[in-house]
Amino acid sequence: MNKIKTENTETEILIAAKEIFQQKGMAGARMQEIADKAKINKALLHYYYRSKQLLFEAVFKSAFSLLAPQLNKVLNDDSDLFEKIRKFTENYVSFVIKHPYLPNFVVQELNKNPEFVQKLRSEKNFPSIEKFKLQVSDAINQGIIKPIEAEQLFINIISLNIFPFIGEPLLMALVNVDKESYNKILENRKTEVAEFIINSIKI
Amino acid sequence: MNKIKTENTETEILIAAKEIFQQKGMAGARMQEIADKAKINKALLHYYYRSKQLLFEAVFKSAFSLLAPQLNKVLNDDSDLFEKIRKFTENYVSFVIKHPYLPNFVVQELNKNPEFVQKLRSEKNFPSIEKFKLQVSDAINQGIIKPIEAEQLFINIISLNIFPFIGEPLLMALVNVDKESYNKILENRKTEVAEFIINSIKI
DNA sequence: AAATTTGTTAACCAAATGGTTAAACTATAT
DNA sequence: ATATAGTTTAACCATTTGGTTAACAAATTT
Repeated sequence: MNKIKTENTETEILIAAKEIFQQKGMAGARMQEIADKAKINKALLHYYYRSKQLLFEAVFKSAFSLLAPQLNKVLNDDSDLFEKIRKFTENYVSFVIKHPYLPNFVVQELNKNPEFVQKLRSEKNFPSIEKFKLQVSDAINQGIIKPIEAEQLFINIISLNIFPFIGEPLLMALVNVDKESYNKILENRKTEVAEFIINSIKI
Repeated sequence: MNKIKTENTETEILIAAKEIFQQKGMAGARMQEIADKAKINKALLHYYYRSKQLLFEAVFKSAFSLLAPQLNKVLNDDSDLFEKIRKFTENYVSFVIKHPYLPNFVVQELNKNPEFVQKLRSEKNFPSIEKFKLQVSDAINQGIIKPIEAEQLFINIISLNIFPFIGEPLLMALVNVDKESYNKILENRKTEVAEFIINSIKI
C-alpha cells in the first residue's frame, strides 16, 4: 500500500512540524529538529514540502483551520446571544487544553507576517462577522442588551478568552500564583467570563 | 569627552537592538542588522554587550521597565477603583502608540522563555497585586461593586486592554475592517472598555 | 521479471550567523 | 610629546542552517 505509507510520512512530518513551529515560531524552528521529531531524514522534508517556508505555510493553514471553527461559534452559530457567549467561553478552555500553543502561534505569526491574512481570507470557512452584527443589533432593538457595537463586543469576548492563555507567563507573575493556582483561576473563568460579559451588556 | 561618546554608542546600540528585537524576536533578530541600524561595526555589539543573549536581556529588561509602570497604574495607584479603570484604559492606548511592539514583545518572549520571569521578579518595581486585592475587597464590602475575585478582575482589565493590540492582525481580519477603521475602533475603546468593565461590576 | 516510478538516505554544499582577533585610531593622563 | 587606556574596524573563523545530489531501496506498472 504505497498510498498509505506515503500519507503516513507526509502526515508524520506535518505533526512534527506543527509541534516545533508552534513552540518555536518560524524563525526559531529548525528543519533538522522537525526531521528528528518525525524520525526521518532531513531531505524528506524537502521532498514533501519543498522548503521551510512552504512547510510553515502548511502548518499555519492547518492551525488556522482548527481555530476558525472556534471563532465561528461566536460569529455564525444560531443559538441565543447569551447562550452562545456562555458556551463559547466554556468550550474555548477545553480547546486550548487540547492545543496549547495554537492560538498564540496564530496570533504571533500573523503579527510577524500581516500579509498572511490575505491567504487566509480567500479560504472557505473564513469567519465573517456579518451574522453576528445582525444578532447584536436585533438584541439591542428587542431591548435585551444595552447599545454596543458588535465589533466592540466581539473584540471583548475574544480578548477575555484568548489573552489569559497567551499572556499566561506574564499574568501568572503579576497575579503571583503558581501554575496549579493559575489553572484553577482559568477553570473558574469558564463561567466567570461569560457572566462578566453578560452582566455588562444585559438590561 | 570620552564618557559621553561611549554612552552614546552604547545607547545607540540599545536603541537599535530594541527596534530589531521587538519586531523580530530573539530568534529572528540578526546581530548584523542591529549593527547596521546602529551604524557601527558588528564587533562593537560584542564589545559592549558580550553576546546576543546578553544584549537581548538588556533590551528585555528595558522593555519590561517601561511596561511595569503601566501595570502599576492598575495595581498600585491610590485613586478610586472606577477612576483608575477609566484612566488606565485611556492611558494604555497612548502608551502602545508610543511603543507599538513592546507589549507583544514582552508577552511573546516570556512565552518562549518562562523562566525569564524569575529575573524580572527580583527587580525592584515589579508590580504586585496585593494592594489591588485590598481595594477590590473594600469596594465589595462597601457595596460599591458585586463580588468578584481581584485576580479575575485584573485579568479582565489587562486582557481587554492588551489583546486588541496583540491580536490586531487577527482581529482586523475577523472584524473585516482596514487599518484606518480599526484605529477608530481602538480609539473608541479608550472609553468603551472602561464602561464595559464598570457596567459589569457596579451595583 | 524487467522497467519505471516513488520513497528514503548519507554525504555534501553554499550562505548565513554569532563571535573573535589584531591592528588602527582617538582621547586622556603622564 | 609620549605612553596609556579606551574605542572602532576589517578580516577572519567555526558552526549552524536550509537546501541539493546521487545513489539506493521499495513499490508499481508493463
